[in-house]
This record gives sequence, structure tokens and C-alpha cells, in this order.
Amino acid sequence: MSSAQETNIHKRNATIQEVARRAKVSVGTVSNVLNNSNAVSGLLQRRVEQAMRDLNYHPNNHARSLKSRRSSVIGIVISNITNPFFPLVLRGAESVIVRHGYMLTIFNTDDDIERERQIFSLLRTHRVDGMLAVVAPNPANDIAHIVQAIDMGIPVVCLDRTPHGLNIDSVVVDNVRGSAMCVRHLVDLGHRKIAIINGSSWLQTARDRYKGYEMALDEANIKIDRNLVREGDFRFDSGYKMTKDLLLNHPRPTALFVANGTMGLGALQGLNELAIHCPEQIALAVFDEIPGGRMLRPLITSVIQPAYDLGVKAGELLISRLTGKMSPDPVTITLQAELIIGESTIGSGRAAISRRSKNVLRKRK
Amino acid sequence: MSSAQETNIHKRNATIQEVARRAKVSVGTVSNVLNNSNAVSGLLQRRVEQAMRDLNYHPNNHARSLKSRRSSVIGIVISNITNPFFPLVLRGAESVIVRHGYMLTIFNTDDDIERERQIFSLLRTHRVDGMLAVVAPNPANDIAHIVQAIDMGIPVVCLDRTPHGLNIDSVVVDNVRGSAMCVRHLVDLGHRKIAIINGSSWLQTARDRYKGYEMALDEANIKIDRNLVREGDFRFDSGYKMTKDLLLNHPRPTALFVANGTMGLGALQGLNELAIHCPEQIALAVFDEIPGGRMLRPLITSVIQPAYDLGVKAGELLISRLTGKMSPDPVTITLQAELIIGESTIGSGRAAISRRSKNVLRKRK
DNA sequence: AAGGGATTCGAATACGCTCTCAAAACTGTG
DNA sequence: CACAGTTTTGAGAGCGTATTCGAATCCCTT
Repeated sequence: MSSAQETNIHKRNATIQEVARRAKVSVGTVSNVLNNSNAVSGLLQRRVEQAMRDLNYHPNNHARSLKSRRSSVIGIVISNITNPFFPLVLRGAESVIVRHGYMLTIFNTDDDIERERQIFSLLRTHRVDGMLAVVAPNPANDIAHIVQAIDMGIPVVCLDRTPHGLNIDSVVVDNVRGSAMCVRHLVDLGHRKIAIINGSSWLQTARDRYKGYEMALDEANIKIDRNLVREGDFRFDSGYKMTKDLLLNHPRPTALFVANGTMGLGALQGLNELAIHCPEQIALAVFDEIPGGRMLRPLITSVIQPAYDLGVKAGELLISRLTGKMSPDPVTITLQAELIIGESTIGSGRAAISRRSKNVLRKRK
Repeated sequence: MSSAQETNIHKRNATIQEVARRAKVSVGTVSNVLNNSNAVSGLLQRRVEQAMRDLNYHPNNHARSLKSRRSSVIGIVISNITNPFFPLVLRGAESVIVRHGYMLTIFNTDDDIERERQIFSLLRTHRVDGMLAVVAPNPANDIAHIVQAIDMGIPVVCLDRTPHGLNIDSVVVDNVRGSAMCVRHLVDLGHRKIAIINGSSWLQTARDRYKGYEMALDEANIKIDRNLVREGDFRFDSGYKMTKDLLLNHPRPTALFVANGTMGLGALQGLNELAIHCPEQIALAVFDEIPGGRMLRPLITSVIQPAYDLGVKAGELLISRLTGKMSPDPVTITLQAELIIGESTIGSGRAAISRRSKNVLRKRK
């Protein structure tokens, strides 16, 4: 089997020069067939292509980018790929971006704004053509790095979250409405003491989900009880701890609304340990999909976000910025979430539900 | 709010030249402070840094790479980030790679070997410094693209799977042993008719998991019944369909070993629809983690892979190749999986839980 | 055969940076 | 103060490609 040590004959990549020489043609001509800019006669074209094959030529993207000022690379900055929401987003974005000839470079911020700044700087050094960003919570609301990127002509599309006070291209889920829809469902079932376990209020997402909660309760003339409002960090542990805390204290809620899937899993764990049954003893509804949730019993009522579509739309928006002909005004695309009603809130017979949930109870937008 | 239209004063990035001019210093000196190669006196150093700040200078990585022949980019090629196994791997790899100053570029092959080839070519055009690759099933075993990359001095570390017949750096899970351990557990519980739902036998991974199955049965002098061996594609649907198929035909297995998590979820769905209870009517064990599985009841017996660690180890291996001082011989690192015994095979837990839930229900009514 | 227009080709330059190497500026010593 | 030794600085040559624009070639017409 061949390996680097044996075959280090051509350790260097072939250059356009060498291709030209071998095809008995000038460098310019090779460049032309590469980018089929100027028409090249069939004969030369074939000769060049043959030479490229012979030399196993791979054009040097760095030289190309240096000259052309386009890198064909797009940076995507997310909070944490380990959160099951993001692989779908990534995949959606990738599907459109790759189709347009770009590469995707990925970074996790872990929701650390300082890290986000470093990453933006790095991406600028690498001269990416555009960025997709799930912005980190930003207490000081210091968005200079984003503004600067845009000012330098690098389109930035915000995904899932929007920095406060910055009018910028973005693709988001209608968190207010999704959340309201879900809480309304709980209200409709007769619940009055509905607790919420939310994420950090530094995140627009969390604020919006709270707003939806507020709206639904307002509509029903239910006064918000601060004791039933908890702020976690969108991680398993905070879902777990806050659930236990809520249920061991007064007033004890009859329904629990958890603002994301991972905390939702934590909540389930908590309920489990307390041997509190759902929906008999408490109703549970979750914003976001619970990983592997469709096999859970009871099936959890949840607000499903169009994650893949979010990525696709963001990718498309970025591409149309890149290809130029768009009004320069920032655009915001809002996607609707879908409420899937499971057994964790209505709690009737299991067989009936799983059948019905597919056909009837799925509220479409 | 600032935006591209208003502030397009410096649409062009500052260059090292401009920094030099502003700091009243030569280009070489600026370069030296950038890479602190030649010691630069404190005074000039400060002047240069100030100038960089003033001009908001971001060095052009393309120019740098063109000259230095190092891109500081590593490509990672996986089959599908949507498979929950991979985000962890990615994160593990990222954690070490970023720490060493590299960027990560990601591609999904969807297990399409042709796509893999295109991606390798693209990565070479972009002159990545190294690659991490989860190779696609490769019926013709045509690995020229991998060999070529290595021959050109681009280290490639294979992750999770190894191309057949190619001795190459790789980090894998001990699939044979993990699988054998799991099937042995089923045998120990007295099962003789143990079915397996495997992935494509083009994948080393799948072949190894089968080998473990075979070993465990051999040890127990159980003859393999081809009717109990199924080959799927590691996706939900094949787990679902094959489970139904297995359980509606003869001989009917008393235990089911599913070779990955996603198919495991499918199997659960299948059992659910057939109203076949686990573990009373069938024992279920799964290689790989089921998404959100820790909340499932019964808890599924599973072989947990060290996904994050796999990424870390692969990243470290690649980095040490990159930094040079390693024996040039290919290295294979094998990580062990862990068998977590749940209620889906031993069933005591399950009985306890379902009994408890009934009591509670009664109490409430 | 010659002229003119349309097509195709190629020499040369610039892109922004690193890195070598010689010159310049210091330092200390006799 | 002269000189050797040491540190610090800067000029310049590429890295591999895209692109411009004049030159060369081709194809028709007359």
C-alpha cells in the first residue's frame, strides 16, 4: 500500500504554470478554462484538461482568493453543536451553501460573547465571504464586531437570535407566538398555576418565550406568580433542578412549561425522581423538540421548531446577499413553530393518542 | 445604527503596508510583531500594535498561506451531522484543534463515496493542513483520493471507520468487543434466538459489530440463524421495518440486538406498534446511544461509545502529525465502549416501575 | 488576395504576506 | 575613541492565481 514516505516524489502541488507548460499554452489560457471566462477553443480546452489530469492539478484557493478577493468560504457561528437543535440548522444551511460552491467553517461559542468576538476576528482574517451567526447572550449589548463585519462588506445573517437594537438580516422562529400557543393550550385545559422554566433572559429567544407565556396568561386573566417563573440556562441540569425546586415548594404548579428541549429532558428526570406522574399530577409542555422524544411515554406536548428550514432560509438569504442583487435593507424572516399535542398534557389513552396525534391534533400553520 | 451603506469609507481591509506606514516602520517589522519571529524592540512593538488597532487590521490569511504554505484549516468529513453520534465527535475534535490555532471546515458525505471524492478534491484546492474523515462505504474499495492526499503530505486521520486494506492513522471504537459484550449479556440471560439488525456490510463498523455478535454466539455454541440476521442502513426506517418484519415471521427471536442508536429508536417504534412489550416479550439491546435515551422507560440496555473522546483523540493525533515529531508509521487508537445494562433486557426495573405507576393512578382516582 | 472584423491567446502585473539577508544601530571593551 | 560583537531593522524576492489589454489568428467578404 502506498504511503507518504514511499511516494514523496511530487510533494509539491502542481501549479497553473506547470499545467500551462505541459499543455503548451499560456497561464492565462489555463486560467480561462478553469473559470471558463474567455472562450477557449475546443482543442486547447481539451489539451489543458488533459494536462490538469496528468498533473493531478488542484488550483490553489489561497492564490485565487488573494487575487479575486473572494474566498468561497462561509463561516457559521453557533452556540453549541451538541444541542440537538443545531445539527439540523447546520445541515439546512450547508445544503444550500454547498450547492452554490461555498465551504462551511464552523465554530462553537458556548454562548460566550468574548469567544464570539475572537471568532469574528478569526473569520475576518480568513476573509470569509459571509457569516451565519447564532449570537451569544450579550449583556453589554456590544455588537461592534458584527457591525464592523457588515461595514467591511461581509454579509452577516443572524440565525435563531437577533442582537438587540441592531437591524440586520435574520431568520428567526416566532418564539412569542409558539410559546403563547403552547401556554394557551395549557390554559384551555383548565390550568391556572402554570410554571415556566426559561433560559437566560440575556437571550432574545428566552425573553420572547417568556413574552408568549405572559400573553397567554394575560388573555386568560391569570396573574403571573413570580414564584412560578424560573430562569435557567437551557441546559439539562437547570431543567432538572428547577423542576424539583418548583415541585417541592409552594405554590405547587399544576402545569409546567419548559422553554427548551434539553431542559425538558432535565424536567422529566426531575419528575421521575420525585415520582410525580405526568399528566395525572402535572401537565408538561416543552418548547423545542426533546431528543428522541417521539419514543417517550407519555409523548410530550411540544412546540416544534423548523430547524432545518431555519438553516435553509438563512443560507438562501446569505447567498442572495452574496450574489448581490438585493435591496440593501436588512430583511427578517420569521418562521412559525408547530404545536404537537402529546399525552403529557391531555393524558387520555395511549393508543388513541398516538394515532390521533398524527392526523388530527397536529396544528398546522 | 451604523451599517454598510453609511460607513463604506474603508471598504478595503487595511494591509500590512498601511500598518507599516502608519507605524513608521517597515513591512518586515510588522510581520515580525505579528508572528513574533525576530525580536522587536518594545518601542516599535507598541507603535505597531497601536497602528494595527487604529486601522482595525486583520491580516489576510490567504496571502499568509500562499507564502507560508500553511492554511491553518483542517477539514472534517463526516457522514451526517444529523446522526447524534457526530456532534459529539465534532465537538471533541474542535476542542483540541481550535486550541492549536486551526479552523475546522465541515462536510457531510451522506455516506456517498462519490461525494467524498469531490470533498477531498475541494479540500485540497483549499490547501487544508490536514483532514479528519469518517469514510463512506466504498464497495469498489477505491481509496485513491485518500492515498493521494497523504502522498501530498496532508495528514489524514480516519475516524470511527477505517478504509479496508489501507494502513492509515485512525481512531476507532472496539466494535467487535463492544458488540460481543452486549450479545454475551443476552446469552447470559438465557436467550438463544437473538436477532441482529445491522448496518450496511460495506461499512467496517457494521462488519465488526456483526463479528462480535458471531463471536458471542459461537462461544455459547449457538448456531447463527440467517433468518435472524438483517442488514439495514443505520437509519430509523430500517430499524423500524426490520423489527416488524422479524417479529411477524418465524422463527421469532426472544432478543433483539440493534447495531446503532437511530435504528434502535426505529425498533422501539416497531415494538410499540406491535404492542410487544419489552423486556417481557422480547429483550432489546442497542449498540450506540439512543437520543434522549436516558429518559426512556424501559431504560434500554446499550453499548455507549466514547464519541467525544473519539474526536479528541483524533484531533490530537492529527495535531501531532502536523507538528511533526512523530514516527511516520500509521497509528491506530482503539477506544473501548461501555455496556450499560438497562431494563430492556433484565426487566426488574420495568416491572417495578409499571407496578408503581399503577398504584399511583389508583390512588389518585 | 487583401482587407476588416471577430475571436482567441499570452505577457505582464498585482494581490498581501513571509522570510532571507545585508545594513544599520546599538553595546561593551581595550 | 576605535573596533568587534550583538541586536534590530528594512528592502526585496517570491508564493500561485486572475485579469487586462495588446497581439496574433481566424473567418468572411469583396
